[in-house]
Amino acid sequence: MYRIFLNSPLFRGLTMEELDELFQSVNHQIKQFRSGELLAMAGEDVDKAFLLMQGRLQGEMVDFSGNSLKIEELDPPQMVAAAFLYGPQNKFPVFLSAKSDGRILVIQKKEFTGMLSMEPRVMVNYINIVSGKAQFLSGKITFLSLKTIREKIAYFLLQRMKSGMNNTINIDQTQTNLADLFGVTRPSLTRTILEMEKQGILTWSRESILINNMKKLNTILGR
Amino acid sequence: MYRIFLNSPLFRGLTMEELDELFQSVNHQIKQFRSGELLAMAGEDVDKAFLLMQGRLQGEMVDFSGNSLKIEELDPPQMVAAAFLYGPQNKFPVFLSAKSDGRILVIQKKEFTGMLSMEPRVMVNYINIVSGKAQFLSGKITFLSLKTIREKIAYFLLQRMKSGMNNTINIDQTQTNLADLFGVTRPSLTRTILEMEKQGILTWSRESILINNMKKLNTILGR
DNA sequence: CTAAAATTGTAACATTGGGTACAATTCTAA
DNA sequence: TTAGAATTGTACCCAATGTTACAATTTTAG
Repeated sequence: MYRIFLNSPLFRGLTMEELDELFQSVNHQIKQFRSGELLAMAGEDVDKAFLLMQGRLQGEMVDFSGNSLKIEELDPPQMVAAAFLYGPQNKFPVFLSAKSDGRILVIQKKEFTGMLSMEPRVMVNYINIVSGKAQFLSGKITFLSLKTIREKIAYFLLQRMKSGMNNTINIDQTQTNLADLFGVTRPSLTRTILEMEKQGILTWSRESILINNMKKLNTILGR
Repeated sequence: MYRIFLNSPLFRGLTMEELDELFQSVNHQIKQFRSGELLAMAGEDVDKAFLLMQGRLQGEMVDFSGNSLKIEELDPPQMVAAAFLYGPQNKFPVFLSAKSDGRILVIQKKEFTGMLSMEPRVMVNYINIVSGKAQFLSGKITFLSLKTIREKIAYFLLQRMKSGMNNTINIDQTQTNLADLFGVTRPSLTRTILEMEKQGILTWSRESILINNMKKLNTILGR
């Protein structure tokens, strides 16, 4: 029954027995939902913890200016809106709807708090989750702060190179995808890539990118 | 001694006695620092909790592209890098240095974790802090996602109006300040404001802004 | 192998905003 | 009150990117 949570971010480290025991002492309910159902509206209070057990959810952030309403998908055994259960403005940041049938485990905030103080491992896990969100967003902001397309390319490539020792980067993204990720138009991205090629900074082929002049690439980011 | 923490975000809700008691059972040290001292480097592991007791710290994020290294200041009784003590990449995101003499309370992560599970109120407080950071960053991202200056102005004004019922917004910011906040140049901001005035959307005087056409203002954000 | 689809290359033009410089206005302190 | 400082208005030019449209190339499916 709760097996799905066995190695979930929130319960990692607990054995199956401990998990069962935990759920015996924590009030909760399991709710079924149908594909297409609207589970929560943006702005609605978050006073329950939602743990997805089965099915797929989708959060839509109506990101003004019409063009890009961001969609985030959620699969089991993820927790929904983890960073919005506590904190000064605990309201849903997105419209949450179901992409398929499924079921979700619901725990009242008070009970959830009790569970955290009862089981330190879960507490640490939860703090790790929320911290992770903050860190992710922090990185996102760094990226969003980059102003030119050149900078975004440079940052993206340098990130990808951290691990690999040689100066070839494998991506399985099309330029179209990348443009989308960067929030720029595809022709603009292509234009900039070609410029950088002309300047001898890199060679961009379909599957991989070869950095020819690391120094110049770094200079773009002012380092 | 620990009086400074009495109503701090982390310890709010505890009495002076409880606070004293808590610190008796939690290993910690108090470290003095001198003005100018470098307390932590960006990238360094965070394996201790730092609680500022006295003095002022400053975090500098070397925000590439040279021009804008962001500075965040920290005053007692704030916690340092709260969202980076846990989570997948617990490294300092900034260079941390002292702007004045002062002292800071240091708790090893392990001890800190113990304290959280020992005292549920502190645990909830800490989770509130980290969640708050995530929420703040999330809002920041929404703002950073706005592309044009018009959009930023519209968003800014609509935010400020939520509370007030009439269509006048008081700001005590100069355009110079605002331009800085928006990350745009001052003449560009002024230019856009004047455009919006010409289009009958608003009237911008030194102390306050009058919205003349709410509908148009909303349209800018695509709603 | 081949036609359709996807991806990438390219170009002309429009729009937005930065850089800079200076003028006009308003505020502030002596 | 008045000079200097701060703020706001304005103009010109330029760089970066978006918009649109279409061509060239590569991949994929049948």
